[in-house]
Amino acid sequence: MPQPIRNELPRSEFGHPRPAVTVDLVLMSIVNGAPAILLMRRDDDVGSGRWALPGGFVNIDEAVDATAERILRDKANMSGAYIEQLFTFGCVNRDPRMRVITVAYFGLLPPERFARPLQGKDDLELARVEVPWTSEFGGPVRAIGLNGELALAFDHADILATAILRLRGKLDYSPVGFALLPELFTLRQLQDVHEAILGVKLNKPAFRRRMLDRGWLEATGLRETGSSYRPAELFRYKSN
Amino acid sequence: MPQPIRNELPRSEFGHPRPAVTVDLVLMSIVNGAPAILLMRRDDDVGSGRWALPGGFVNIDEAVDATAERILRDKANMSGAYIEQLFTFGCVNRDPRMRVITVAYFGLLPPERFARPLQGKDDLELARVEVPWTSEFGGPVRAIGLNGELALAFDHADILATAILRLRGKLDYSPVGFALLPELFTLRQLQDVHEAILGVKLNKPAFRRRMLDRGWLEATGLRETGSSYRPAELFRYKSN
DNA sequence: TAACTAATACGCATAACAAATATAAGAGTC
DNA sequence: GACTCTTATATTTGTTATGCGTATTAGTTA
Repeated sequence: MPQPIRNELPRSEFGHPRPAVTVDLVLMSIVNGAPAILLMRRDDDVGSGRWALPGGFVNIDEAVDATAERILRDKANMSGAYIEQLFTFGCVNRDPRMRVITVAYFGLLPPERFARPLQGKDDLELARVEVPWTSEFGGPVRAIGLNGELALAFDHADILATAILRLRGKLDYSPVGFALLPELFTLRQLQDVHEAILGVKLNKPAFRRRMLDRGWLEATGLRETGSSYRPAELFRYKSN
Repeated sequence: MPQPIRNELPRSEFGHPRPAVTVDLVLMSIVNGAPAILLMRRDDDVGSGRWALPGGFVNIDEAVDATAERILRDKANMSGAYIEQLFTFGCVNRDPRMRVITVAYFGLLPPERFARPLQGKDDLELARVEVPWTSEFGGPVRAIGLNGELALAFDHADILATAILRLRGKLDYSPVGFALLPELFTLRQLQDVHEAILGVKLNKPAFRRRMLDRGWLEATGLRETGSSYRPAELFRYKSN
């Protein structure tokens, strides 16, 4: 591992100890009509038995955005997620071992992309997020795994709540929601995603009109198959 | 200066050199109908003659939010600003001297609060920000001082553009605009603030109605004085 | 009275909500 | 295979609410 800048570090490196900088990734999807996130079990000295967001240190020669990409690839075994910086958590006692400032990112993927990376890994779990509030101010959230609630490490519950808040705020005026769907999807699927994130039921014709008027949807002419009722039309996300 | 955690730093401290972490502050106001920010002239080895946002290193025992408060107090000689985290800039070559990750904050104050802190300090200037775009994607901005354009150090032009974008986005649905006004203000003053930030003219009755419907305004019954026309009513910001 | 700006009233366009209707497919029955 | 039932998509319609722009009125100074 090269350390090209190490020798040129100014006096402040030794006069002032530096906080460690990490990236934590809120890797989200919609599963069974509810938001879900990827958690890793910690079996180290500190958060033993607790569950944490995938994360890691920022290397000296690595952009923070690149750290987020690396964690997605190496820790979560995934790729191609929509990734966006969320917030930087800089309290003093976040981690009892040392001073750590973490730059939180959130990443969005359609649920079917989680199946393979989780296969055979019992230290990874896609936990349902229970959001008991609808306000714009947030509050604590709970992560529910296959065997009940998962205790979250550090301030990761706060990070999670911040991610939900941000997503709710952006959903209606930005196309982030499409990152949670496969390439082809029906309007009902899109509405399900919105309802799962917002935690409220939406009016169908109004939702349909709003989405079509945004200019984000491209009709494919194709229809869904296998349903025992009138098949819905398949759409594709069209940037611009 | 105490270094309580220094001796307990894990092996990674020596195996992996850490980036430095700073806070940069976009201290904003509205002056003569245009956004303005506080800039400091750099006379060090690097950005000599260039102008930079007030900023500084995050101490090892100091929350990042607290660093922002300290910079407001010690570098900008101000207090009581509305401060909010903006974005973290983590590219590798932001600063040619060393690897620096900066957490940018923006702070808002009414313009009259800048007069005293700037008195007699010729290394501080309240520069007008020229924003040549109206889109939601941004682009370069220019800082205009008393003697023409001020060359900005590092990536501070990007930070500035990000601040403008964020402010534009939040202005209509959050009460941030009130932080740019004195305690008592007229609806015209409030509209001027919005128009300056958004860079567009707004319809007066519609703006008035929107603001009153938000429930943010408390009518005082007082009137402005000194005007040679019908005096406008003075309002106060009412949270909730 | 003139000039100026604050504040309000009116009319129009747009969008949301709710209910009702038409549409397309599969499943079951005879 | 023809018919009906079921289900959810897709569309239509009418009502209500929201929001914007223009026009008008109100209030103060000179």
